[in-house]
Amino acid sequence: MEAKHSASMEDYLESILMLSEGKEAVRVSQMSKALGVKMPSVTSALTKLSQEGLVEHKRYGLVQLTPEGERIAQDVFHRHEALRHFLAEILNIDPETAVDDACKMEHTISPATQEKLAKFVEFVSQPPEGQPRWLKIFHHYLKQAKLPKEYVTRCLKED
Amino acid sequence: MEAKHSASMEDYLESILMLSEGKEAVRVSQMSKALGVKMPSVTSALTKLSQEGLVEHKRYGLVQLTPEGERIAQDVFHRHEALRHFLAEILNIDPETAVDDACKMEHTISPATQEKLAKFVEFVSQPPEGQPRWLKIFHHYLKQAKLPKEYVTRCLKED
DNA sequence: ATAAATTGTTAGACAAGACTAACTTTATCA
DNA sequence: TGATAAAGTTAGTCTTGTCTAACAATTTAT
Repeated sequence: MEAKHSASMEDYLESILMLSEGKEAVRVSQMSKALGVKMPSVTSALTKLSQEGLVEHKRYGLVQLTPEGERIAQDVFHRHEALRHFLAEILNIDPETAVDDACKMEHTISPATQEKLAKFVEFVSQPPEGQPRWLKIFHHYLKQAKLPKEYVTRCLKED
Repeated sequence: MEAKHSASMEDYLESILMLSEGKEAVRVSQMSKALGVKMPSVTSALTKLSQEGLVEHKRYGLVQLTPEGERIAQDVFHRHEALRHFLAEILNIDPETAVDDACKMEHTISPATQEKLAKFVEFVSQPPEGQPRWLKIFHHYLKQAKLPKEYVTRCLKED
């Protein structure tokens, strides 16, 4: 039941989802621009996805996800977001690189990893206000390559 | 100067590095088995890598990395290890899945991400003995989906 | 309402990377 | 030492996914 789809096909599905936010209509030209591929590549992908029942698309017409296609697109997007949040908020990677990396990694991450990554982000955002203390210390460590002395002594005491 | 290599070619290089641990010789058949591809695929890859000056290989002979090839293989391996450690030791993913995921992700991770991931692992292993307290709490959270009350109150106090 | 511009499709080429089948070289061993 | 097995290569096919060039439909604007 769960056919695996290529990174490329996942990208096409995801882009339809992204482009149809708000709007009812998605055009081949929009997808072409968004994905950085030429229109014939989009047409060809849509033909394939259409045969697999993942998109609705008639010649010269609009593009739409089927329920199954949307399910898959959402799944890709969730992987993307789990990664992006982790990279940006925890590893402190600049937002643009975080998005780029997430776009590449979103196709290879396993369900187990996705789930735990999401929980990790959740865990980090859980505390009442702002970032937990240890994360601030880590971000300091990223810049200084050494730990504040107080952290070390505190660990000695508590761990 | 820095030609980018495909995931596939990176895998061939990495496998040579792994298989030559200790041994002086790497055989086509070993690579074939290690990578799960047939021998003609290995031969074909070696021809390409040979032309790029990344491996030493004469017909029916042994396979060896050139200095440049080794540099690249090491780089791939470091990405692999940064990911594997993070997945296994921080996200608490089972070792086998961690390796599988690392193998897939190692080809798409950016230098910035690799570096920060490695620092994160380093940061976590830094404290004198064992895992930091917050990591233990996170691992507990993974199982329970809720935080121990003491963690919350402590955060309120300290953050 | 029709000419021009835009959008989309078709057809065909190409590159990467895998495979099978057939052949060649090297190694083994009786 | 020569027969056979194992290892490696070559040639050719296939799939995926991209592209360009040429054509067709649709939209826009005069």
